[in-house]
Amino acid sequence: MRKKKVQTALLTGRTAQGERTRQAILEVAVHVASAAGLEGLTIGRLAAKLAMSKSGLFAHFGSKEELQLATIAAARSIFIREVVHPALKAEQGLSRLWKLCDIWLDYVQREVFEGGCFFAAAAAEFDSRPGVIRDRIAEIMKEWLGGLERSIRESQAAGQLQNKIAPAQLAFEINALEMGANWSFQLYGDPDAFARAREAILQRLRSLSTKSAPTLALTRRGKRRAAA
Amino acid sequence: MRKKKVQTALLTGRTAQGERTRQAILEVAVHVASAAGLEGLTIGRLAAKLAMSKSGLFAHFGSKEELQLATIAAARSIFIREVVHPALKAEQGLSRLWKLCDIWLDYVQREVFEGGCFFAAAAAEFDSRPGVIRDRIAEIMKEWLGGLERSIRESQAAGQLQNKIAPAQLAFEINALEMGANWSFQLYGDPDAFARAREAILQRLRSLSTKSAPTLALTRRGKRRAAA
DNA sequence: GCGTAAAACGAACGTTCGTGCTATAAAGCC
DNA sequence: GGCTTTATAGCACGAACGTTCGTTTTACGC
Repeated sequence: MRKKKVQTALLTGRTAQGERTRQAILEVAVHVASAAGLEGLTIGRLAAKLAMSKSGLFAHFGSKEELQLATIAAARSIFIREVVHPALKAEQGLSRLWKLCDIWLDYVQREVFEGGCFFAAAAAEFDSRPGVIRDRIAEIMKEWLGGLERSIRESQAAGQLQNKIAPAQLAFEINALEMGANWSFQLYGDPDAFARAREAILQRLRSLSTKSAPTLALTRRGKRRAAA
Repeated sequence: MRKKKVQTALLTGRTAQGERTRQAILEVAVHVASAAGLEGLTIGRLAAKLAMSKSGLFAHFGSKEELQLATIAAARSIFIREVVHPALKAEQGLSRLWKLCDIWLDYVQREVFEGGCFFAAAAAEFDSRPGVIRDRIAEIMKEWLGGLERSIRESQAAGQLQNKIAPAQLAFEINALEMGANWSFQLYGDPDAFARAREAILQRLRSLSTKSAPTLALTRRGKRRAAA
């Protein structure tokens, strides 16, 4: 039962070079996984796509599961950078809530990930497979739903949104419409899906807003794309 | 280039016994596929679960793709039996439209398929993989969306639903909310998801119905489950 | 109940999967 | 510049995949 000799990058400190390679791997992994799934993300194919050896790539993670977890973490960072942070620039309340929805749809349409929403794909893939991966995905999706809920509560606290709607209920509806657009776009390549989701969400938000609510409207983004 | 001797069930006529086995295989396949995915549906595991040999099972289909297509066809039959036919018992118009939604949610909640809606799972799995499988899934989903649309148009023609809403738009919204409930139930096991979807759909339908529309309400089904 | 055709089997094929070893090349510190 | 640590490669493994083959068992029409 002797300790094994420390040999891989994984078990030791990291070097600038090692970290660079790792990032390069994850950048590709994230796109492959969003399209082919976290299971379809095979080490061999990933290595080939990066022109490196299986074992060399493997050493950075130590196991497939660790690679998957690292890929999920990388995808989460991208999501935060591309969706969450931009939306936080809108002022708290209904404006921000709408911006969260609007930018999310744009994030799918812009194909930030090749296979649409990374987490929608991963959730569908792992929802029947208990384990660390599934738990992590569920956690991240809860973060997102929680963020929506908070923004809804803030809108209510600001007197811009009626109190009769339960935040969890509205968050569910918004999320469902967003995922519906993602689903429709992935399966049919139908870009109208985004306009439909925007229309549905806008209609719902307007029907629930108060007289002191800001005016919600399609952004340049939404309109330009709807016109196409 | 002589013709091979005819040897497999696939290439020859079928016997009662062969057909029975085939059905038994598909009955299991449909559940495995809904949970593990159409790719996770491996011939070896399926054979083990049925206590038969890989080759014996394989001979019924001739290829994995054929097995997948047969599984999809079997799932479609079950869906029609469990959702479409029951809903057609309601009278045409808004009642039927609501019943379509209600029964669909029930079909997921009753776990007609182990992994939730078979087609939602299959669509997510194959949406980035062009081929026969993907095409067939897309076709079947179009059937369903088309059915919703038709029911919406019938409701409008009967003067029960306002004309200002485009049928495709409402069908999109309903489908999204349903899939959202399925998604939430699969990932979190949260049974409240169904109540939320019912509430959202009911709210939407009521907001769009005319004075001559029938009263829509939660059925025994919906209420009992919401109370739990 | 016999003869034939269908159904099921067991073993093996070539791949690809994830994962170990061991050796070499590169990087980073003193 | 030499030494240690890290990064990558090469090779092999056992398992599982879909598929094929030849054989054996079972079902069914006459």
